[in-house]
Amino acid sequence: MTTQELPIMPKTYKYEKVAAAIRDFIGSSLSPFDALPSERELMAQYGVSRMTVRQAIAILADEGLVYNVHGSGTYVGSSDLVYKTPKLTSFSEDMANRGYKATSRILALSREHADEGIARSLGIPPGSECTHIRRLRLADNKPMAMEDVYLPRTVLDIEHFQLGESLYQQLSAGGHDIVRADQEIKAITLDADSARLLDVAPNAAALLVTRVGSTRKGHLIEFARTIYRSDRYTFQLAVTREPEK
Amino acid sequence: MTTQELPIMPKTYKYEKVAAAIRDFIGSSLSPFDALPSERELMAQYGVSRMTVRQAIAILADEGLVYNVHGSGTYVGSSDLVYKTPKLTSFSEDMANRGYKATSRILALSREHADEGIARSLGIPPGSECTHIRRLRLADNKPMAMEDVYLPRTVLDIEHFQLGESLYQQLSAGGHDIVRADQEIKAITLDADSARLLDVAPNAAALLVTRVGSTRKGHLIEFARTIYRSDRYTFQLAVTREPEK
DNA sequence: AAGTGGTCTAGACCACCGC
DNA sequence: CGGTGGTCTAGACCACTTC
Repeated sequence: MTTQELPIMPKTYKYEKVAAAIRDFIGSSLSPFDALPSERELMAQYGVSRMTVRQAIAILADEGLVYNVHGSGTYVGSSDLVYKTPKLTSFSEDMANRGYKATSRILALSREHADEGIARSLGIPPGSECTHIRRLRLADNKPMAMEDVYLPRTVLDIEHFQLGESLYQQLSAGGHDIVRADQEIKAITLDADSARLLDVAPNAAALLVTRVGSTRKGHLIEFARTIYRSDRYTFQLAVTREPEK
Repeated sequence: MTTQELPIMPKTYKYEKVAAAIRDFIGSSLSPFDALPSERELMAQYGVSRMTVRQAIAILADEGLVYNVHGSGTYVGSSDLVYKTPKLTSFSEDMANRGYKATSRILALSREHADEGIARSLGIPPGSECTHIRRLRLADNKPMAMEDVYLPRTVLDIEHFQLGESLYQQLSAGGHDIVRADQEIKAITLDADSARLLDVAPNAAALLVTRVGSTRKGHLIEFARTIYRSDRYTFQLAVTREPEK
């Protein structure tokens, strides 16, 4: 018997189907600023309850495809910008979204003791054993970023690390799903070594992204520092105003 | 008769009260990883329906205070990191959050014709008349950022701009509420002029944030470029993994 | 099997917009 | 004023976790 790779249907809910149907309807029949049918009409149209309609619309509103106006209606949003909230993605996914093909070169792989900063970030005692992975990240075979990742040895030991496979997939397989991360973005000036590795002029500016990844339960299991070439990489995000309280 | 400044109660809904009550309960009686009472229990406890409880919990989950596990329960999140999704805020608010007192110095205020890039970003014809505001942003009386803002003249004319007041408030008063913005963050090397203005060494690295602000309906009405001192300013955001489809 | 959160229904009333 | 989205109820069943 072979182990199948998730051949089963992932189960789609009504509100997902309704959201998809509305999305299609908008794409085929509506333009920006056009009003959608009212929620009551959509109920009848798709044969579902109002809450299901609202759940579907909430998905589309979250994407920025539509927007609600309280006493007035739901309207198609301006399609100029797809509303992108940044998501936690692997380097490969990120590059694919940007139209690049991602590859990596491992520069170092070692077992180390956590220094003060890493220990504090991960909430572990200083000196704890960690797995350290340093990789050069390439996009279309040209340097894009340099990344240092530190993981508690208890989470992933150096001996179990598979060079070819995605780190996040390996963590997931080990029961350590990283579902969220806190990032700090700053601008730095590259030192000579980093500049050479990234194939840019020394003293060039670069983006330094420091990331602490955590599990669903809030366990901090990944500390990463990634230096991106500023001539090839920019960080994009959409922000919204906090509704008035 | 004097015009009152919103003296009226903003109306609080049940789910807000329940959310506040649960938040207090967590603060006073629970620790990270502790389970909350089940939704059924909370219904009885606060005398509301299940949907209201769920709406309240959704707020707290959005803040990162709690997290849900499907067949298991709702738990208090690890409090190490307050879960901060970046919100669209004014410079003053942003600085206040960081513990600084914000001030500004207007460096230039003029009526200009939109160049190619600005016109494309705002979706207006090149050459359209724009109001241009250049400000030096100070935190605790020391330079923090330099900002250029461009607005279509139809949105805000230079003659109506009040120097002392918040730009966003003025726009809001004119019926042009900016409720969301798309930002691009990159690292740059400062030129001599900017470095002098920001009081840092020439060729220092800095964060360049380009922002396009839009109204609820998707009208693009603000183009801004802000250069932040990298030694004083970092950008923080939390990201989550896209749920599996 | 029991208990949890996730989905869904069929209603009701409230707050807001536009005429 | 009628129509809209926003809140809320009192149920039901489904999917999942835990034992």
